[in-house]
Amino acid sequence: MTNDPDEPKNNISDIPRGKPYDPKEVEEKIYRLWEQSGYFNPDNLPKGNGKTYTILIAPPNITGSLHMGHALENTISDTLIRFHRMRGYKTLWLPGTDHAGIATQNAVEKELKKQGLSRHDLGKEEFLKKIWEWREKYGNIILDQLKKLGCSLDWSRTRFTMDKEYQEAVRTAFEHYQKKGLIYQGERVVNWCIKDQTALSDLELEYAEEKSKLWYIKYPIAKNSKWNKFGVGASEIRNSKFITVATTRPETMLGDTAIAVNPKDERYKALVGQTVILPLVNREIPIVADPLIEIEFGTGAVKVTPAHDLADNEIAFKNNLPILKIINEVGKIINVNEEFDGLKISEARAKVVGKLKELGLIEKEEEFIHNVAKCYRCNSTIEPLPSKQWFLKMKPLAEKAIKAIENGEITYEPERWKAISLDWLRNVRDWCVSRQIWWGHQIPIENCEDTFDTWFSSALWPFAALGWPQETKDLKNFYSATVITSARDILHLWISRMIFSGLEFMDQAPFKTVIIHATVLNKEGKRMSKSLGTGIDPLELIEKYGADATRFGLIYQTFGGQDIHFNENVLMMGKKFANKLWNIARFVSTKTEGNILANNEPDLDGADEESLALIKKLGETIKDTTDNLQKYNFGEAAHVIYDFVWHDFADKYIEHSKTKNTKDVKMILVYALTTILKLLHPFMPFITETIWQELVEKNLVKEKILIVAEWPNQHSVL
RNA sequence: GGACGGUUAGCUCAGUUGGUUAGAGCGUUCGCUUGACAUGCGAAAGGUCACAGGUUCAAAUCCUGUACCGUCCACCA
Repeated sequence: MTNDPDEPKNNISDIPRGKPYDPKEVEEKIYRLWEQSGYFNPDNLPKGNGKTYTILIAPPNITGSLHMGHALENTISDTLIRFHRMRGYKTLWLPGTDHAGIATQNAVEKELKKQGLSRHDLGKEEFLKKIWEWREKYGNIILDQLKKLGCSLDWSRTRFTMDKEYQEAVRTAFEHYQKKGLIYQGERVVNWCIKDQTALSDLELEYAEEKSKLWYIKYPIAKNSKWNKFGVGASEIRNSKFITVATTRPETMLGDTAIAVNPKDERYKALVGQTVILPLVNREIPIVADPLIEIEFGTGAVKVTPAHDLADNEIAFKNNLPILKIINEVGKIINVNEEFDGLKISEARAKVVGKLKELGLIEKEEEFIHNVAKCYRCNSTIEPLPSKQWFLKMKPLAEKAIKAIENGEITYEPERWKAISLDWLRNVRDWCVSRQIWWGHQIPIENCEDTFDTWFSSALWPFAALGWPQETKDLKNFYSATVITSARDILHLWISRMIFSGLEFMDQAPFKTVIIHATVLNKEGKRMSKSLGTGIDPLELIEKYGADATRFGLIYQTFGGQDIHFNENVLMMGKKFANKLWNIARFVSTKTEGNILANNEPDLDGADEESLALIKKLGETIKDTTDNLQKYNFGEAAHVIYDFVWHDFADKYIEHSKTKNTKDVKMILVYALTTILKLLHPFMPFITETIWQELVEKNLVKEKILIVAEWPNQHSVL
């Protein structure tokens, strides 16, 4: 360098540089190489240790596209599958998609709507044909997206939860339950979605806070009133005594069959057993006592509408009250009188409030924030109403699941989800398994038009996907799975139901370990939501940073299910790391070209201090990576390798190697690099395989493909 | 209402059973064509570990309480 100020300073851009690693050039090619190798299919794997290792995928909905949750979940699964494949297990990760009843029906209906058609215009048969067409066209998009992520799924075994064999599984399962007397039909208050025209289970609801009003309504007490069943005029009202109730849904008073108060409530003790006249309809209904009623809330007295409220229904059951259905399946008033019948719920509410006001029976109105149940698919307000549905008795099934979880047959990772699962199973209610939608498995009962809850078929996935009820080889070899990775929001909806189903039909839990992974939140700590536009598309990230960097970035942040505040910086780190590795490989292969026998372990006799230190550290890294992966400490494992590669190998040893040209040093360089590629392969499969293939060409390694190369053993270097 | 998780550098997060000067990546500042890498190399600044008590020779770590953020369960009329 010169100090002459006139001498132009070297500009960085003038310096010839190596081309950075470009994932786009290699990822597709490498994925094809793997597919051609056949090693995604366990039947083609080398003999190995003779053990099998199965992971269950959560079959994505055919309506879906990959989101960050999928990306994390499947990265974790693929990391485990690749790790075990290299360790000599016959690994099976079976792909599939879920028919997703309501979601798919809605998606196709939406498309029809664009042409001004409804599903009723087409009729059931035509409509179902349309859905199948739609499924052919779009149903595999999400699986292709998993390929982009590098997931090593056995595509030859791909299943769909509505394919023929699967329908047989569903039928067999139902008939089994029926034979055991666990199926019954009942007229029960169910969660009814007026838009989708179907019943929903408790788990299919979401609650949203809505601003509403709390109306205080005065009901005249019969004994102390001039009221009678013919109604009253203004003078009678003045002379009456009342009991006041608070409600957010005044229109449901048309279906009231009682007033309830807490038995300990001194204010109302004398009134229990008396009757009131229900205004507007002038029915006489009793005042009953029930401990469910909170003394503090509202007036402490509650109107009881057993047909349209689950809690009220319980009170009615205990007190033998009649159940009067006044709202029908399309959300209109029925069974009241000419004045109200046929009105929509909102119209009825306005009319009831108006008339009560005229009569002077509204004591007051308060602003009130109310938690309203919504359909988890279409977000319409749920209307509880009595309906004939099919139920599965849960108690005997839940008991089996509870036992298996309690005795450790199934473990949870992190462990805290165990208690949460047990809690749900211990308090579970019977499962309403019938739905009134068209797209789904038919309930195999004569003249029954109903379909099954999608989760009924999903619950059978761990064995139905392997061919059950046929006694297939796959079922024998690959049931049950070692691991399932899942988001926590389907812990009960899916995981718990798979557990009791597996125990019931296979006499064995469907998996050993449940990994509940982090929820990927946005930077503000809020849930990513497609509808709110706050989601990040993982495919865009793959495009920008490469699949390896995306995977590594996600895994690098995965510590014990702790939620991830997603930050793109981490992916940049992953991308830089990939580039670093690329350059390390370039350096090593240039330096050692033609000099090294393939795959030889270095001879450490007479090795220098730096070499010994590196080899020692490498041994520790192998051990720590292996241990951490076995304990599902994904983040730690990624950190361990990252630190070794960058700071021990590149910063120290490669720099050291520049001062020495001995054969020993060269052998150690190759040995360390190949070991690193193996350790890193489950995390960053594309770049490691790409480099590996170059080493194969240069005759620096013996094993022809990294995906089934042997996982390094720390003892060989210690 | 019940349960659980979190709070550590400007940002996103590690910190295993309590034990020297609490770490990483990104960002910031300074220097750098160094045998692969400027997506790099070398250095530096930056922390009352949410708060208040307690246990201990010793606390980010264990205990109690408080505050705030978040999740799940229950659905309160």
